[in-house]
This record gives sequence, structure tokens and C-alpha cells, in this order.
Amino acid sequence: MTAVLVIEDDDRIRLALLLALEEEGYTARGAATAEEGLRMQRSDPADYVLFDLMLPGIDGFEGIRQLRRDDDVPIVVVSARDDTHDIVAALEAGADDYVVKPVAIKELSARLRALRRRARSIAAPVAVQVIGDLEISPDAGEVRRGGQPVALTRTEFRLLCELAEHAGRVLSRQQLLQRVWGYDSGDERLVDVHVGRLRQKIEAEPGNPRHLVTLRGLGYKLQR
Amino acid sequence: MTAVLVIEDDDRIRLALLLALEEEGYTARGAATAEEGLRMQRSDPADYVLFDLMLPGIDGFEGIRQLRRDDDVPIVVVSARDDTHDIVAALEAGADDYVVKPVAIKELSARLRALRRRARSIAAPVAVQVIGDLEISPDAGEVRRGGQPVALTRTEFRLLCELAEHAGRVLSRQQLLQRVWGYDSGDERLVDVHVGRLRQKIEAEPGNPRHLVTLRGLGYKLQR
DNA sequence: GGTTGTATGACAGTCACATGACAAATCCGT
DNA sequence: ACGGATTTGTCATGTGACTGTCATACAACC
Repeated sequence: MTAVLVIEDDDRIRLALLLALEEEGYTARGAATAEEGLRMQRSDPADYVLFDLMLPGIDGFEGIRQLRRDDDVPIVVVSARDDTHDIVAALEAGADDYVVKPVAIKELSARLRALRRRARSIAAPVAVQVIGDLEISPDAGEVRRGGQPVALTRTEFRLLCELAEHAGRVLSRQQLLQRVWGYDSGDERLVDVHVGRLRQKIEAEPGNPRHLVTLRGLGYKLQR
Repeated sequence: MTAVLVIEDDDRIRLALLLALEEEGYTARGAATAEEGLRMQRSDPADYVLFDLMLPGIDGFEGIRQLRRDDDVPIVVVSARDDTHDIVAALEAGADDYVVKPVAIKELSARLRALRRRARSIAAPVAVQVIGDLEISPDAGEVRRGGQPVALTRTEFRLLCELAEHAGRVLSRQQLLQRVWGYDSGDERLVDVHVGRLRQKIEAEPGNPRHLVTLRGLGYKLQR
């Protein structure tokens, strides 16, 4: 689901935008100040940011500059002012597009789609994890044991990545179900089965695991 | 020097735009019809294209679609019509931005600069990629296998370039749909079909690929 | 020894992918 | 502008791999 963050201090306009965006199939959330919006974007990044210019506290221009420092997200300014100076300044600050209120939601949506085509959204490379004699490359979708590639299924791979990401810490079956399968609830035995299959492939002695150990009553962990 | 192609049938407006762009430091050239513009862009590509919508012969929408077919150049529509339908249609056709005449040259220039940040083709003329026995020249639009030229269609070529650009990394079908086709969503089977066709051409043994491998449940990757 | 929690093997339904066929769209030379 | 050739996207089908469930066997703890 594509998420949009709307930073706009006028409650009525913000709500109207949020509703219209939801109508268009986006997941929309709002912030009334630049500070709040920047915080939200840091903690839970949206795919697009809509920015008003006239905001209390940090104004839109400065907000855009700050956001651009560590985020490449497409930014569209939605402002009532149609002055060339503002448009130029906003684009110079790092905005990707500028539309003048009142804005047709269909146009806004089309502009977002146009921006999406240009977004370079391939995530930054993730480092290869080395755990014992295991090398895990989430980017390459590859796992090696002692240099030899190991063929894992999608579920096994995700499970291993999840465990590797929290290497050294116990993950409960519930946490794994949630994070690997996206299930909020479900049969915990399912995890056992997949851990077993994973062990067959990554452990020298599956019956006596060195990496992927069971913590009775707690869950599983990947030994660092 | 950054070159801009202006496709606009009204001589006065076209000349005014060309002069203003030169003033801003661009190298500007003009065409009075879409056909002429497309021919010019093919023979000597500009870095940006400005498109009018109401043109004799092939209209702007169709012109944009045809240009987009084999050119990733940033396209800005400059039109007198400010109707939402036109804006949406132009952006859907493949335009990156839409400004309404009369247009402030400073704004236009700022919008071009904003587009440059997002465009890949201008920033980095990509070198020849060598992957196994494959040589890929994104610039020349040429692919060789073991020194022999391989005839690829546009889609196949783009797909291969996209995979090559991220060689060694898995790209999901969604990522490929977005980056090769510009679709926000769509049938992922489409990717399968084109990967299959590409394999027929670049793999010695298409049924047992060495370069372009499937990662079940994850996507495809080009083996480095 | 009983109880609770975990490992493992088998199995059927489902899913993911490759491929061939086809119709629409597009290209290109005339 | 026209018609044949190419390219593109959709669909149907077949195949093999994967998944989740279950039953049973095993291990740890009291």
C-alpha cells in the first residue's frame, strides 16, 4: 500500500486531502506542523510527502530542506500561493513538484504517479551478514555455508533473515509468525516445522544445531 | 551544455521560449510538429523536451506516448489548457510535469532542475556492463553475447538494463514493473513472460539459465 | 512416570513459474 | 494514409516445488 504524509496546518484542508487520498487508494496520514511531520517521516516513512508552505514554527521551505537532508522521498508542495518566487524557492529547496490550491485530487494523484516513475527506490544495499560459517545476503537472495550456496525456499529465507537480523536474541514463535508470515495469530507448530526444514539445510548436524538453537518455552535464536 | 527541445506549433510562442531558455543558459532548439520533434530527438537527443498539446498532425498526448516508447528524457508539457483532464491525460501518457501558459521562465527552469535530480539518463551515462559473456551498452542500445550482437526489443532491452544495473541483486516483479514499465501495480505475470523471451535470446540454454536466474518467491536477478 | 513442549516424516492442496498461443497495438516502408 | 511485419500484453495450461496440517516420536522438565 502506498503511504502519503500530508503536512498542512489547516485542519479542514488537511482532512479533506487525507480523505481524498484514501479515496484514491492511498494510505494517508497527516501532520499539522513541519516538526511533527519530520518526526513522523523519520519513524515511519511514507512513500510521498505533501507539504504546505505556510506553517507555524518551521515553515515549508525550511521543512523541505531538513527533510531532504536524509530522505529522498518525492515531495510535492501544495500551496495557496502561486507566486513564481515561491515556486522557484520551493523547488530549489528540494521539492519535486508544486501545485496550487485548490487542487484536483485526480491531478495530484497523476502527479504522484508521474513522480513515482522517476523515484530511484531500490533500497540501499544491505550488508552481508556473517554468522559462524553462514553468509546471508538479503539483497542477492543468497545464503552460503562455508562458501557453498544453500538453496532455501522463500519462507526459509525470510525466516533466516529475520533470525539473522536479531542474531543472538530469542524470537518467540508469535514474533516469528508475525514478522515472517504476517499472521497476527496462528498455529505456532508451523514455526517449528519450518525451523526444522531450515536446520536440515544450514546445519551440519541438524539434530544438534550450532547456529539455530531452541530455547525451550521461549522460542528460537540464531547464535552469533 | 544542457539542450532543450521545444515542440510547439505557434511560431511566436516557440521563439519566445527558445530565446528565454537560451537566456537561462540552455541550448534550445525547436520543432513545429510532433513528427519533426520526434525525428529531431531521435537523431540528436536533447536533455529535456517541452511539449505543447495542441499540435497539427500527431497531437501532444500521442507524441508523448511515442517519445516515451524509447526515450526516458524528462518531458514537460507547456499548454494553454488548464483542464484537469488534460493534465491527468498528459501525465498518464508519460509526461513528467505540466505547466500552464503563460509560463514564467524562472519557474520552468526551476522545474527542469527539479526533474534533473530525478532523471537517471542525464546524470550518469552508463558504461558498458560486462556480465559473464554478455556485454551491455545502455547508451548504444546494444547487447552482445560472446561478441555477437543480440537483437532485443525495447522492452527486453530495458528489462536487461534494469537487471544489469542492479546485477547480483534480486529485483521483485513489482520493482521491475515499476522501473521498466512505469506501472504502479499490474499483473506480475507480464514480467515472467518478458523474462522468458529475454532468456530465449541471451541464454545458451534458456531452460537452464546461467545469467538470468529465478529466485522463487522473490523475483529475478542477473548473476554477476 | 506423567506432563509439557519440541522434532520429524508423510501428504495433499496450493502456489509459483515457464511456455505456447493469440489478439491488439505499434512500427515502418511505401 | 495503408498494409505487412514486429512487438506487446493477456490468457490458458502444465509442471514441479512449496506450504501448512497432522500424526507420531522424542526430549526435557516436574
